[in-house]
Amino acid sequence: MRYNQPLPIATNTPMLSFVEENYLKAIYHLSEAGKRPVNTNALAEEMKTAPASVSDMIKRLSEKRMVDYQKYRGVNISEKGKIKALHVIRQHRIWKVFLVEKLNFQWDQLDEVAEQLEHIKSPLLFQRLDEFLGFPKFDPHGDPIPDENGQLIEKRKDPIAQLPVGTAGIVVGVNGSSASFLKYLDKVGISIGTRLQIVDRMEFDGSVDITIDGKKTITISPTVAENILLSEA
Amino acid sequence: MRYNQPLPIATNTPMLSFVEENYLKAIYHLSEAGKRPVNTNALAEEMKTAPASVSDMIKRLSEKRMVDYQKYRGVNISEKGKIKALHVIRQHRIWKVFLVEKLNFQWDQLDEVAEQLEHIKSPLLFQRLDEFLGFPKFDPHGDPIPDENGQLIEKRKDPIAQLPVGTAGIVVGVNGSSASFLKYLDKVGISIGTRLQIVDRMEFDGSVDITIDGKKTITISPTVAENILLSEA
DNA sequence: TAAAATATTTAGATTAATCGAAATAATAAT
DNA sequence: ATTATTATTTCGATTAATCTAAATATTTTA
Ligand SMILES: [Mn+2]
Ligand SMILES: [Mn+2]
Ligand SMILES: [Mn+2]
Ligand SMILES: [Mn+2]
Repeated sequence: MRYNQPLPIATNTPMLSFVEENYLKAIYHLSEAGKRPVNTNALAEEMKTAPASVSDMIKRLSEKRMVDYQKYRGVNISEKGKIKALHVIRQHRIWKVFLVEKLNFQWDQLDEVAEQLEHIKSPLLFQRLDEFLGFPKFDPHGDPIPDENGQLIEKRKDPIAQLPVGTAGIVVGVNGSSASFLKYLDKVGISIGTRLQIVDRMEFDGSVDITIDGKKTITISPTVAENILLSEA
Repeated sequence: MRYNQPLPIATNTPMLSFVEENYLKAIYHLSEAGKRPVNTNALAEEMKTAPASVSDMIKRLSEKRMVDYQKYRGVNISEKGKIKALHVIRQHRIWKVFLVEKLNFQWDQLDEVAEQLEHIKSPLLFQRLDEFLGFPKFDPHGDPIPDENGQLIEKRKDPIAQLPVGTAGIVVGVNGSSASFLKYLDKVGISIGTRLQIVDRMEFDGSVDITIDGKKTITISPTVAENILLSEA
């Protein structure tokens, strides 16, 4: 029985520690998927560590070819690093689906647990979990779940407020997550996956009539329309 | 967003690292629930580390009052340590139930993943998971799951070979877990939870006739009878 | 373009977890 | 009761991850 921490698993991508995985994920996000370099201080703030610690860690990740780095120039995620980051992000989002759909977690309780679960090393576990959840494509916040190869099906998601009358779509997320807003959504019967159609828009204030799942039609305020995200289904 | 490892949670029992949790669990098991002291070398073998590392770790656990320790005298788990160990064991076994019941894991794939999952820090997660699984009392190997307070409902489990003719019971586990044995059980339709009745025993070799779920009756070899564990239902 | 401000890296420590080798204690054998 | 064997601990190192303070580089501003 192997009790201790670092289980060697795959070796094409070297095994990373939890901490390294967290850094990579942060670099991926702060760089907007690798589009721009990330500053030491920005990373330090995101990771809540001292800039000196970030310098050390960046060197380590650079030796492992997870990032490209020239000092004082900021850090860029590498291809290998991106794949690894997307793996962790995939696992993070799959767990979130599980926590919400199966364990009825509130949206604000998700991250603390998903931050831990995302680091479990077991390809089999994630295959099975994915299957158990019906191969979800989006997490409960409407963020897309990368596939096993790190492919992101970036489906656009737009607030109702910005879509023309007549548009139908699936709710894939919300902006913000105040308890009262979520309670409201719950009350009117809207959740992730709900199909909505925009049937009218009041010009004078921007409030919108929507049909929920083809059944009932309600009017939502411009604020609500701004905060419900639809994907063009 | 808190990315990094040691999340401070409850503080009556101090937060332990994964490694410390694994040591405590090993001490608990090797001491047979605290009945006898555990030798340094035995622990080193169980943990697959050098005895020198064990000496170090024992001192650490002793400072945290998780064990009682006098050098050269072996280590005894403390009350606090026992509670902590039972928490980890609870979480380990709950995850195993999940992996088997929900994700269709094979028995031999369980430990590697459960060894990781057992260290997730989130009381809410385990409450919900427990509920989701219907508050199971035994794990897939038939081992009892301690409750939140560390109480173990020790139900006896006996091999078929040691039970009298006429006894009925639930399969709560098996001894060993060779792939071929598990395949055999699968073939004849026996798994955890299956109800068996002992209908006859051949005196000359100890093979046994059993009725499976009140449906079909088969004959099992003395070896098989030795390795299927029943609980008096 | 030189000084000031800001960003980043280096230097030097610390803590957890590990190891091998050497020292020491406990136990078993003669 | 010595001696030999075995078990355990101590010693001194190593690696990952962190920190503070000091040094250095870059960028901004005057
Ligand atoms: Mn350094
Ligand atoms: Mn994380
Ligand atoms: Mn030491
Ligand atoms: Mn473990």
